[in-house]
Amino acid sequence: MSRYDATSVEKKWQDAWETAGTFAAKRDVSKPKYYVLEMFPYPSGRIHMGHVRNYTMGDVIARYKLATGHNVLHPMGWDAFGMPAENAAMASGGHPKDWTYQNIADMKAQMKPMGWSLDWTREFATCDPEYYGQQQSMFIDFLEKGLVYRKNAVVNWDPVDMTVLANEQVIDGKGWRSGAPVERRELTQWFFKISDYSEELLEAIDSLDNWPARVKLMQSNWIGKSRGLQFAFSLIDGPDGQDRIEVYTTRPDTLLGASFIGISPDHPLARRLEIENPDVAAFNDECRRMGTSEEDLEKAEKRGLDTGLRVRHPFDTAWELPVYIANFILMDYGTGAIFGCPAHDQRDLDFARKYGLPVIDTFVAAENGAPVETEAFVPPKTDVVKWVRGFAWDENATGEQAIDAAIAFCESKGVGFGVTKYRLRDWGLSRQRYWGCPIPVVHCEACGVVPVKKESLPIRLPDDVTFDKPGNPLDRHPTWRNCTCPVCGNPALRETDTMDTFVDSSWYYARFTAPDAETPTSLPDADYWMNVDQYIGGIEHAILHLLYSRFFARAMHICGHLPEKAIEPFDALFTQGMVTHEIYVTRDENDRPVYHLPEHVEWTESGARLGATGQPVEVIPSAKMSKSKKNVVDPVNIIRDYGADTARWFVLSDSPPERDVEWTASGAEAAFKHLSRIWRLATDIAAADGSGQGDADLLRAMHKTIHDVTLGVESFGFNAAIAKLYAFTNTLAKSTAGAAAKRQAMVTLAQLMAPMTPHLSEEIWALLGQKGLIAEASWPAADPAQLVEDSVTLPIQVNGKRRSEITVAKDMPKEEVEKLVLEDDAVKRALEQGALKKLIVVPGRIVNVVI
RNA sequence: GCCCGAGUGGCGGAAUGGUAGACGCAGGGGAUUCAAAAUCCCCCGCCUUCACGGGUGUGAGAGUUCGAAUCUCUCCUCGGGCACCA
Repeated sequence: MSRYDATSVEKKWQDAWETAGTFAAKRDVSKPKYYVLEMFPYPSGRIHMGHVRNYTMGDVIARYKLATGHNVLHPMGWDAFGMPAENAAMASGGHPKDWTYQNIADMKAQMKPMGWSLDWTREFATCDPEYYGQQQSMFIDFLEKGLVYRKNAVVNWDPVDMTVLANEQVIDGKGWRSGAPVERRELTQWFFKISDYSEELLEAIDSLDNWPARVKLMQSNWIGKSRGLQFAFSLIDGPDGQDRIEVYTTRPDTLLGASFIGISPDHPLARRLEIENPDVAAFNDECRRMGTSEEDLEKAEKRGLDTGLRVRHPFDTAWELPVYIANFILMDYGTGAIFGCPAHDQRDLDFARKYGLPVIDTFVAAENGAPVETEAFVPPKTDVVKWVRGFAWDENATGEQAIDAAIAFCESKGVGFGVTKYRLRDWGLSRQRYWGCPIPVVHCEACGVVPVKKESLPIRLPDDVTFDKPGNPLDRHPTWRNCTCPVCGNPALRETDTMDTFVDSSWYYARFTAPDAETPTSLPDADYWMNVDQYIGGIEHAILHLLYSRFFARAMHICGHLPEKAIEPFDALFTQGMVTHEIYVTRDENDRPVYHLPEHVEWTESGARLGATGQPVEVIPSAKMSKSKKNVVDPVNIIRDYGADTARWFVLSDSPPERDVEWTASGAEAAFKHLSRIWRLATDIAAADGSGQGDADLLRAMHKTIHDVTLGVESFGFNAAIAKLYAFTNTLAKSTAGAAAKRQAMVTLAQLMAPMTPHLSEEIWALLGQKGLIAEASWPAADPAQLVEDSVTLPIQVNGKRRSEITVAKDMPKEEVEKLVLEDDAVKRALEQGALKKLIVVPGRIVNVVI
């Protein structure tokens, strides 16, 4: 018996596929096309189990589609711009470009042995000038179409390092390197007008039939359409004659429960007041020291400052309300000002209690309604409530009815107007960093902000930069920054902001259809290959990446780079669960966390310790594997010890694909043993001859397995499909059938396993004398006649509890089943305890005797 | 804080209104072996029973149903996202 040597076998078949060009995609209108895409990786330098899981799932689909007669496109590339490359350059010298391309080479070398059916001829990295030059070209197109503009926006500013920080780099309000308290600073930045498409992006969600419902729900909520009332409070004695504060509210029905006005610290009025009021200036300063993320604002203690200003209530001009500056109000949403109704909003209630403001009920529960004390009364808008301070509707009405009536009433009185607003904000794409796609504009004193000419693209990143000083090296680059104006030819300054890396990943799927085109896309290729038939990636991209891609595809269509059918670029989406792992952490002298790789941690009787120093390690429960937390596991070791097929089989078998999987070492050994067993079984069968008993049973089981596995693969039930393959392997191993039947069963088993364990399957295919490559063979078909069972076992329940069972012909009429059931001993015994109330027979399923 | 998910034996999980625990891991027993490894066979939720069987059981609590892991509501725990991590 020959031993299965994964390393040499796998290399052999990978070479065979490459020689045959099995996975190089070419346009071919004679076959249905199938574009399968997994989210491309960031080139960290090492592949991890998350990649293995993601790309193996896509590979199963790609190989299955190839076997079912499709022309498959299955490309791979690199999401190669981003902060880690600059961080590496700062930490250890070197250049982001060298670091990135070296990582790509390293990672590709780790990916190749996995045997994924990728078309490497289409590979590109987003940091290739050929790619980002086309992106710059599209930026100029977008500019012409009015899809890009500039406005002020706040960033996290590290006053010691004099640099802009990402949210991730702000830890407890302090810069991650300097430890200095972070400030909010306003900069002029570039934005995509995604908000113009709020309604369209929202409506089109309905057409995404093959997207997970939860992703669609998350996107809907993110876009956040709301109907409300916009109106103004008149301001008493405002500065510079300012006489009104514009407010947007989704609950105009609670207008008579207002007790204060809140404005954002960034509101123009707040900014005006801080000029001469030191208290306001101090308070605003403090607010500006908070992080810029919504999470930071929402989690922070709700605080406010009474400006001393008062406004009049629109329905009662004698009623004056105080104006507070409040730290939880976003300038970016609505008008940057709200009215607070403490009785019906918990945040407003907390605020009112803290500052001694009145709590005015506008409605109470329809039955036993009591005034609000410590908890705001916030029933669903569809509940009928009893109105105690309503206007323009009945005493008993739902929130929805009251809101509609309030808007109509206010409009009729000339107090504001109904408006629809969206939570979705424009996409800020400016980054004050080097390692990104340069924004192709120049700043000219005479001509203003002007795009560069397309013939001078790509605007390449200069190579001669250093990272010994914080901040953006482009800002201080002597020759790169200075240029001439493309309009007037006078000296001008290049834009030094680069693009958000989400821009890079918002159109790579389109570029894969023609990676060498002289324009961003080639329409005949885009038309043939688009849309992506199956997109696969992590749930963590449910909102931003996918929403930005949907917007970008529309913008590309407007500029003629994609056909109209591609404005929703992903026909089907599958969000795989993440691979998680425990996190190991110690603290440095400043009590900041220091993370450690699992391979550096040892388990002793007294707990987890660092292998090198014996220092105790705090173990944090499993979370998403991430480079920054170092809770990553290296699949290269599994490939080395067991081979790629084992790694592939293992990541597919252990968990349902949409769910998180915690990485464990034990499964790998089991997968390897099973594949070895199949190889032994195949060699035994190859050597056997003669006839036996039970051929029909074996073939029946085989057809059932074809059916189940096909269904499993098509519905992303990979773990369930693998369980069926285990079961069929057991059946085959125990079968006493003749050699011919066993060979047929073994060949079929190899084919059904081929999308998952392609190398082993090729080896078995060849061993059993099949012609050509299994990768190019047609998927086996289940014979429907073999799937029909002639008899069925029905469980018999008594009052919902299983008590017995009967085996009957599949098509036995209900009446006969009932007769048999009543003769059953367990049923007879039960009937002695009480009279028969009901007899439920679900044909082919179950019988329930109700007593 | 807000939005979205998930929770089933010792462990990963199966079952999407119809026999809860398929399949795998770990564990126990046996065969083979001088012995071991490897391999093969059997057992395996918990309580109770010599056994047959009975009771109980899908994070907690309620509800709908002849029947609920599955549907509804409330709560708890864990995870993802929150616009400059990718």
